[in-house]
Amino acid sequence: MFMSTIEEIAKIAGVSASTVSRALARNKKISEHTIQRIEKIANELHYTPNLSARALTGKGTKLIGLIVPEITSNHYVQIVNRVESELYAKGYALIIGTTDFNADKGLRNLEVFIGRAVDGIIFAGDNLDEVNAAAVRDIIKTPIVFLGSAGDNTGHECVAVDDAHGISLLIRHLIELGHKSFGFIGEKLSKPVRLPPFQKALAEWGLEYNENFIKTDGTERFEEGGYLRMKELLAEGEMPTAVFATYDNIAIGAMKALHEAGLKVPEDVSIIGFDNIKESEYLIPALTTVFPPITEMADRAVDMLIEKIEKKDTDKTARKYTAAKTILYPELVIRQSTSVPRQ
Amino acid sequence: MFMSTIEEIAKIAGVSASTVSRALARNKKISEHTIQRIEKIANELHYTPNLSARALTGKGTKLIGLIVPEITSNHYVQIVNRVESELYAKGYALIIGTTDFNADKGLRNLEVFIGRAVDGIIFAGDNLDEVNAAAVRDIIKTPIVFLGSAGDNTGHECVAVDDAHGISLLIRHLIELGHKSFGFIGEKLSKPVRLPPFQKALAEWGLEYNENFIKTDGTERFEEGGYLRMKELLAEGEMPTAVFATYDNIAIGAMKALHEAGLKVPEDVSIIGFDNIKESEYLIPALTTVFPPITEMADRAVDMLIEKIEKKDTDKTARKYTAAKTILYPELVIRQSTSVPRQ
DNA sequence: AGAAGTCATGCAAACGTTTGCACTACCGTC
DNA sequence: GACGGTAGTGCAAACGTTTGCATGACTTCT
Repeated sequence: MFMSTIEEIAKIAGVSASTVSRALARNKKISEHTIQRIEKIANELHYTPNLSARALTGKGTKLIGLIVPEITSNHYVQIVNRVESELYAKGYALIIGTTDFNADKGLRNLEVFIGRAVDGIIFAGDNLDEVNAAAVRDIIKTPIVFLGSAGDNTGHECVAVDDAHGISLLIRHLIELGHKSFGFIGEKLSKPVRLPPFQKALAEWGLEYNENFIKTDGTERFEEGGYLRMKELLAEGEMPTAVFATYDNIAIGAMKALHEAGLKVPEDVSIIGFDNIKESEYLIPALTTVFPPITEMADRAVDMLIEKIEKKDTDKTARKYTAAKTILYPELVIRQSTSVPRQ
Repeated sequence: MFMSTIEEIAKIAGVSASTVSRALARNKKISEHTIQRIEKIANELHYTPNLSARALTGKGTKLIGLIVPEITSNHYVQIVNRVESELYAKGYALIIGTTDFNADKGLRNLEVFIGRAVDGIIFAGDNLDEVNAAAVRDIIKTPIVFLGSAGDNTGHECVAVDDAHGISLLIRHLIELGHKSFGFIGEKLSKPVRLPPFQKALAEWGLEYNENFIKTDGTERFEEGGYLRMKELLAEGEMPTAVFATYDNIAIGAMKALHEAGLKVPEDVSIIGFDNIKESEYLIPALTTVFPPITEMADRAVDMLIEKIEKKDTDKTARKYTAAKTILYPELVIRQSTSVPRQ
C-alpha cells in the first residue's frame, strides 16, 4: 500500500515510467486524459515519490537542516517550532541537530546534513563563530542562512536580532524609574553577546559599572544558576536596586532567591529578564522582559533560505552571495517586576 | 571539498569504486594497506557518503522520524531533546513532524517520512488513536514504536507512562493531608487520559465527585487556560480545597488567578501539577507535581526502535511483531504548593 | 499525396552506492 | 609442473527517479 513505485503505476496504467513521472509533474507534454488516469492510480496506491531516488537526480530532497545549540530553552524551542511549521507548509521536512555550543559538533552536523543532501541549512546560534562561518560559506554549495544575534559582522547571509537595542531599552526604562545601581546575571559564554552592550549602555548614561554586581558562573543552568548567583549577590551585602537576568529562566531562579531572603520584587529589587517566555506573564510578580521577535526571525530565515534554494535552482551558473543581513529589533515588555527603587 | 564521491577517491587511489566502497566498510577482503590508503584519501577529501544513494541500495538512511503533537510544551520538548541526543550518539539523524493533535496530519507525516525512506519512526502522543494505529502497523514495513500514555490497549509496540498511577499517588497525598474536595483543570481532549483516572481515584476513596469543580475549556492554552478556569471557579463561589492541574503550565496560570483573588497557596488552596517542568522547583511556592520519567521514556523508545531496525536488518524474512509494551511509572514530587487544608 | 509540423509517449542514460560474481596472481601441495 | 586454494580486486547490475532525444501517429498545408 505505502511505498509503491513509479514502475508499478506505469504497469497498471499501461504506459512507461517516464510518462508517469511526467504526468505526476503535470508536464504539459502529457495529455490531460492520461494525467487524470495516472493521478487516480497513484492516489489509490498511496504513491509517495522516493525522495532518495529523486535526490540522486539532482532534484533536491525537500529536506532542510536546522542546527541549534540546544532545544530545551524556550528561545530555541520557539525557533524550532516555527521553522518546522513554516517549512511543513512549504512542503519541506525538517531535520534537526544540536551543537551543545560546541564548534566541532556543529561542523559534524554540517557534514552529516550535506551527506544527507539537504536542500538548505539554517544555522542558529547566538555565537555564529562557533563554526568558522566564513570558511563554511566558501566550502559549502548548499544554501545556508545564519540566525542569531547581531553581534557578528562576518557578512554572511543572516537574520539577527539586535540584543543591544533591547538592552538599551531596558536600561533606559530602569533609569527613568530612578535606578542607579545595576546587576547582571547570566551569560557564561565564550563570546558574550549581552554583557558588552550592557556595559556600553551603562557607560552611555554615565553610570558606574560595578564589577561585583556581574555574575556569570553556572548560568548555563538557568533557574539554578540564577538562584545561586542571586544568593551570592545577597551574601556579599551590597545590593544593586535592579538586576538584569539574561534569560527569563534565570530571572525565575533569581526571584526565588530574593523571596527566600525576604526581599520583595519589585519594591526591594527590580528584575528584568530576556525572552518573554510564555510563563513570564503569569509569574508573581509578572516579569518585565525584553521580547525578541522570534516568530519573525524564524519566518525570515525560512523565507531567505527557500528563496536562495529556488533561485539557485533556476540559475545554476553563478551562485553569488548577496549576503543580505536582516536585523530585527526586540521590544521591552513592562510588567510588574520593575518599579521605582525604595527610598 | 565537501561532497566528494567514491568515484573520485577511486580515481586518486588508482582502484575501482567497488574497492573504495569495501575499504570504507572495512570489508575483510580488502588488504589492510589499501584500506589505510583509501581512508587517508577519504579524510583529505572530507568524504561523506551520499546517503540518498546508499538508501537506494537498501542499506538504510540512518534517518529516524519522530512525530509529536506539538513541540512547545515542556513534555514534548524534553522528548524531542532526549531522542535527538540518543539518536545522534547512535549515528542516526532525526527528522521531526508535528500533528497539531490532528489525525490527518499525523498520517501525512507518516507518508512523508516513508517517502523519505526513514529507517524507523517514533510516534509520540497521548492519544495513540489519533492515527489508526492498528491499520498503520499492518500497512507499514518501516519499524515504528509508539510513545504515550498507558491508556490504550491496541497492542502495539510502545512505551507508555502510567498516568493513572501518578494520579492515584497525588490523590492519596492530598487525602493524607486531609483534603476532601478536589478540583480538576485541564485536558480538553478528544480522548482524555487524565480525567478518567482522576474520577476513578476519587471513587476508590469513596469521595464525592463534584462536576462543578472540573474545568476543561480552553486549557490547550496552558497558562492562560489555567488562569481563566481558576477565575471561573473562584467566581462560582464554592471552592475545592485542592486543585489538580494536568500540566505544570496550567498550574502556573491557576496560581496567578488565586494570587490575584488574594488567596494563598497552599494555605487556602493546594495545587498540584503534572510534568515537573524545570521552572516548577523555583515557583513561589514551589510546585508539588507528578513527575513522569521522560528521559527514560525517550531512551526506551529509541532502544526499542533501533533494536527493531537492526533485527529486521538481519532476518529480513519474518517481521514478527513481538508487540512489547513497556510501562513506566511517574513519581510524585512533593514541594510547597500542597499542605493541610485550612480549618 | 507528400512534406512539415505537432502531440503524446517511450528509451536509455545518469545520479552514487552496494554487492554477487568473475577474474587474476600468487601460494603451497602432491 | 599441474591443481586447488585464497587474497585482492574489478565488472556490472540494481535501487527509483528525471530528462534529452528519438519515435510514431496524426493533422494540416501545399
